[in-house]
Amino acid sequence: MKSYNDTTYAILGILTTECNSGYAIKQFIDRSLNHFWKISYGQIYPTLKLIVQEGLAEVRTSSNPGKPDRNEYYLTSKGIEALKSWLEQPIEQLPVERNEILLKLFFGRYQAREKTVSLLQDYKQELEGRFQTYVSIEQAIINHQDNEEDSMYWLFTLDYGKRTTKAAIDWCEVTLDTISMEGD
Amino acid sequence: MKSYNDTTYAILGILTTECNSGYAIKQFIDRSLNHFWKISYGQIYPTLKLIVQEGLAEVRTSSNPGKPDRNEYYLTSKGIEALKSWLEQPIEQLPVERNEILLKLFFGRYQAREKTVSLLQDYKQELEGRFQTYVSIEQAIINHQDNEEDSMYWLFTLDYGKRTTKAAIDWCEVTLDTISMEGD
DNA sequence: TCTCCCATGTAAAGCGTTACATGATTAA
DNA sequence: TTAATCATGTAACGCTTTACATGGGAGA
Repeated sequence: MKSYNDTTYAILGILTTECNSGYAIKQFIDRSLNHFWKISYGQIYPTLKLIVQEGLAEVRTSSNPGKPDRNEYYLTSKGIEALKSWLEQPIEQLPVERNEILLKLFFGRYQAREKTVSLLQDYKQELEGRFQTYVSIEQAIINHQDNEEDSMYWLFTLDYGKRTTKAAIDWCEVTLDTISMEGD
Repeated sequence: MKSYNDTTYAILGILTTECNSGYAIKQFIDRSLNHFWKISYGQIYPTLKLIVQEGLAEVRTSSNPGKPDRNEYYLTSKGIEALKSWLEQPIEQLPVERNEILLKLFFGRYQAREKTVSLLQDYKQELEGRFQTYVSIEQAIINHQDNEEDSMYWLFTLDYGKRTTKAAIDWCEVTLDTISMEGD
């Protein structure tokens, strides 16, 4: 079976939900999987075109009074098969997650101690904000359980975000302490 | 001051160490900062060319008997200033870390439970391997403290890797447990 | 002899973001 | 009237990987 990039599979996956237009897909991403995957319109529309070309979905244009026309996409059986076969493939290798903070910290000796400290403090604050975002999304999912079947999996991804973010926050604290002690 | 991409600053940073050729830079990256930043030759050589063009480094060709010629790069004061000014700039925004596992898990309801389980088990195993790699590098740094000034910062980055990886491993365990219980 | 290490580089292709272009409706 | 929301799309640019090209020396 022909293979595509992950972004294409992400869109195929979203097309299994009620989101079936480019615009709706973008909204879904920004609300639900923005914490581990984001896609811009510059990718969405060309990818939808590709998906139709490849016979993975069919497009129908719907007109709503008072609203612009929208192109609605519906997965074909071939599209569902493509999604399922991708889901089953094991991950080949853990990707390297680029981290600009670590890159700067790595060369920390070329910087005044207090600059490094404020770098880490800023980072910690950003992480705390991110953690709160995760908590909010989690609550939103728990509160209205429209889609019970999906919600367990969605909560798993949020738990991942919370745990790794928490670990990073802890690391900030420990590192800040260590730097301060060394400085004395 | 003119600004460049992070890869350029990473190379400027490495040029502060004894690594001063394209080949040596690549080795350094693969050994030392591969866990949060990687660069291919396809980037290194063109970037070195740019760095010289911009007057951030000077190049000298050295001939060693029995070895191919190597181009050695030395930072100019302008290069050091560029590095330092980049170090001081605060991070603008936390980037979204793409995670293929989470993307697959998000659409987990379209997959048999046992497939999801083995996906997570594979992932956990990869994470454990990664954790061990971090421990090994950490030991190597602690054992030969050639560069005491740098080593503290290098250990910080490894600690980050260990903590976040540990958090991800814990998450795998909890998630695997939850899935098994739900299945009964 | 063959493989590994040293060493430098280029070209093509893929992926992704950003900025731009268009235009209707609705609510403040 | 002004901003926000709905809605689709393209073009240019930037970053990165991969594959390719070259070639000498050392050790098994």
